[in-house]
Amino acid sequence: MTLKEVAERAGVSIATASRALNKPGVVQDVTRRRVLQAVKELHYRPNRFAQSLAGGRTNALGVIVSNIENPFFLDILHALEEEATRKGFELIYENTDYRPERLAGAVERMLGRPLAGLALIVSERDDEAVAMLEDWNQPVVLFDSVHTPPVGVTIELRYEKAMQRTVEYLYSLGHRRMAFIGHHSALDPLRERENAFMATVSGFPDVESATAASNDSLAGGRQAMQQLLASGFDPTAVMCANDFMAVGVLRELREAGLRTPEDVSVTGFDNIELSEYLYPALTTVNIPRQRIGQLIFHALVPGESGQPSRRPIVIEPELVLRDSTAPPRR
Amino acid sequence: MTLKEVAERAGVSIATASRALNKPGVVQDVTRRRVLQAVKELHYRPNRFAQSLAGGRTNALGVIVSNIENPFFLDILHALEEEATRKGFELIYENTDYRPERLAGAVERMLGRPLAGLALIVSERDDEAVAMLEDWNQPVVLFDSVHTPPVGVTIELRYEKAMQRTVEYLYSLGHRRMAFIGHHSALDPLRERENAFMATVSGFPDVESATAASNDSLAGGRQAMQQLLASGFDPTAVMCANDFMAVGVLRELREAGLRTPEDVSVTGFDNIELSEYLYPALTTVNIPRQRIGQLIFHALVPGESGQPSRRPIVIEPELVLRDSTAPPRR
DNA sequence: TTGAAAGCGGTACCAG
DNA sequence: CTGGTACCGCTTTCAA
Repeated sequence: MTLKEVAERAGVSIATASRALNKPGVVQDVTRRRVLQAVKELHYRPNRFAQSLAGGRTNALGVIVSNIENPFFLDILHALEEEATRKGFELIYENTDYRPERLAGAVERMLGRPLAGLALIVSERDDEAVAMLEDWNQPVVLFDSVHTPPVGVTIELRYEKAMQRTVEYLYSLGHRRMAFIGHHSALDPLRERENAFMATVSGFPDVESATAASNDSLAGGRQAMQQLLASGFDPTAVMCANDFMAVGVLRELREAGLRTPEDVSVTGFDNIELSEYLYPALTTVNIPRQRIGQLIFHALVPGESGQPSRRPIVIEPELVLRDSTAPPRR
Repeated sequence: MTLKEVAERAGVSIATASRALNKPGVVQDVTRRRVLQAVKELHYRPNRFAQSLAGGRTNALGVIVSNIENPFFLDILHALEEEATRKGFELIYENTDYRPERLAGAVERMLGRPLAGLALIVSERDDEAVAMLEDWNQPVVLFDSVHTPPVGVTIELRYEKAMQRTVEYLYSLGHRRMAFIGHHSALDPLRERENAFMATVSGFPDVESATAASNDSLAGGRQAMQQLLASGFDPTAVMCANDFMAVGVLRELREAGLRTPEDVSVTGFDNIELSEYLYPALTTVNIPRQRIGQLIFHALVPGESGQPSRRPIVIEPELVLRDSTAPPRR
C-alpha cells in the first residue's frame, strides 16, 4: 500500500493525501475524511524510510552498550527507552560485548541511518569509531569515557572517590588483606577502577592487596574468585568492579566454604536492584542509572531549551552499606 | 555526503559509483579504485534508508518482548541478536511491559519500516496487533502464544506437563500445602500456568493450595510472597511462574524468618543463569532460551532451504533439581 | 564497462 | 484548500 493508491482511492492528489495525514486543519474536512477512509480500507501504513528520506527528519536515537546482560547497562538502556518512548522517539540499540571491532561496526551501522542522536554507553574505545563520530553532525553522548574525546557530551563517573571511600570503609572495619576483582583490565574505564583501588590501597602501608579478573558475567565473577583463592592470597575483603560479578563471587565463596561476611567481606559497584536481593544483601556503590538514562536523553534531545552544552556531566557515586561487609573475624 | 558527490569527485556517473561499491567485478578496476578513493576522502557513508527504498530489500528483523528486565526475555533476545548479527542481520527491538496497547503501538511502528521479519515474544495479546500482522507479507514468529493465531509460525511451551511434574515432585517430597506465585493472571500464557498448577493440584485431594500474583519483577515476587504470608495460608512449598520472581520470593521468606528449603521449598521456572547462583540454588524448570532464539531466527530467515513451514514448534521443558526444595520439616 | 533516467514512497514548495 | 512537481539518496534497467 502506498500513498498513491490511497490518493487514487480517495480521489485526491497524492499531495493532498499526504497533508490530510500530516497536517490536519489544512485540508477540508470532507476531503480529509475521504482520505482517512481510504487509509482504513487499504490498511495503508506509511513507509517510515520514505518519510525520513523525503522529510529529512528522524526521531530515532541510537544506543550502543558494552554488555546488555549486565543489569547496569540494561537499566540505563531501559530508562532511556522509557524516556524516549514517552517523548515519541524510537530507540535503536546494539551490543558490542566489549569488543572494539564490534564497536566500530556498530557505529558504522548506526551512522548509516538517519538518527537524531547517538549514545555510546561502552567501556571499550576505538579510534576508528571516534573518527566516524567526528564528522557526524548530530548529538553524541559518551558515557564512561575516561579521556574526553573531541566529540559529544560526556558523562563521567567519579570512580576514584567511590573506590577510595570503599577501601577506607573496609580499612576502618579492620580489613588488611583486600582484593579487587574486575574484568577487561585492558579497557580504560575498567583499568581506572583497578588503578583507583591500587592507589588507595597503597596509601595504607599495612594493607596487602591482590587483583584478579575475568569476564563481566556471573561466571566470570565466580572464576575470578576462584583464581584468587587458588593464588593463596586469602583476602578478608573482596571488592568487585560491579554487582553483577559480585554475584559470582558470593557463590564461589560459599562453594569454598567461606562465609560472607564473617570470613570474607564483599562489595559490589552499581547498586543494581538485584544487589539488595542477594544473600547476604550486597554492600555496594550506588550509580543512579535511571537518572543517567534521563540525562543521556536530554543531552541527545536538547528540547526547547536551546543548544546543548558540551560540558561533561559528572556523577558522584555513593557507598551503600548492607550485609555483605563486616569486621574480619580472623 | 551523498553518492552524487562521490561520483563527481571520482569523475564518474552516480550509477557507476553505485556499482563500484556494490558489484565489484562489473566495474573496471581503475574506475573502481577512483571511486573507493573518493569514498575515503569524503568519508562517504551510504544512507541505508535510501538503499532500502531504492533496492527494495532489508536485512532488519523486528523483535518485541514483554519485559526486557526479565532475564528470560533478555536471553532470548540476546541469542537472537547473536545469530542475527552473525548472519548480517540487524535487530530492532521494542519492549511492551506487558501492556496490550503498547503491543499494538510497537507492531504499528515495526510494520512502518521495511523489515525482513518480525518476532513477537510477548505474553499479552491484542486483536488490533494481530489484525495488522495478517495483511503483512513477511515472516512472523509468535512465541508463547496460547491460541494459535491465523498468522505466522508459533513456538509453544508445554507448560502443563512441566507444572505437573513439579507438583508431583513436591508431592513426592511430602508437601501438602502448596502455593503458586504468578503475575498478570489476566494474560493467557500466564493464566495457563496458573491453571495447570490448579488442575494438577486438584488431582491430589489431600493437597491444599493458594495463589498470589504481582508484577513480573524482583519486587513483585517479594510482594506476592508477602501477600501469601499475610493471608495466613502458610505453604510448605511455593512454585513461582518464573525464576525472576522467585528471587523476590526467596528474599521475602528470609525476611520473614523462614528458611529455604527447611521451612519452605521454592521452585522457579525458566532456569535463567542466575538461578544457579542464588542461595539456595533454585530448583526450576529449564527452558532452552538459546535454542529458542536460534529457532526464531531460522523461522524468520528461512535460509536457502526453501519456504518456511507454518507448523508450530513445540518445546518440552524439563525439571532441574537444586537446593531450594526438600521434604517439609513440618 | 559506463551513463542516462526511471523509479522507491513520501514531503513540501509553488501556483492556482 | 488543492494539484503539480521537484527532490531525498540510492538501485537498477536500458542503451550506448
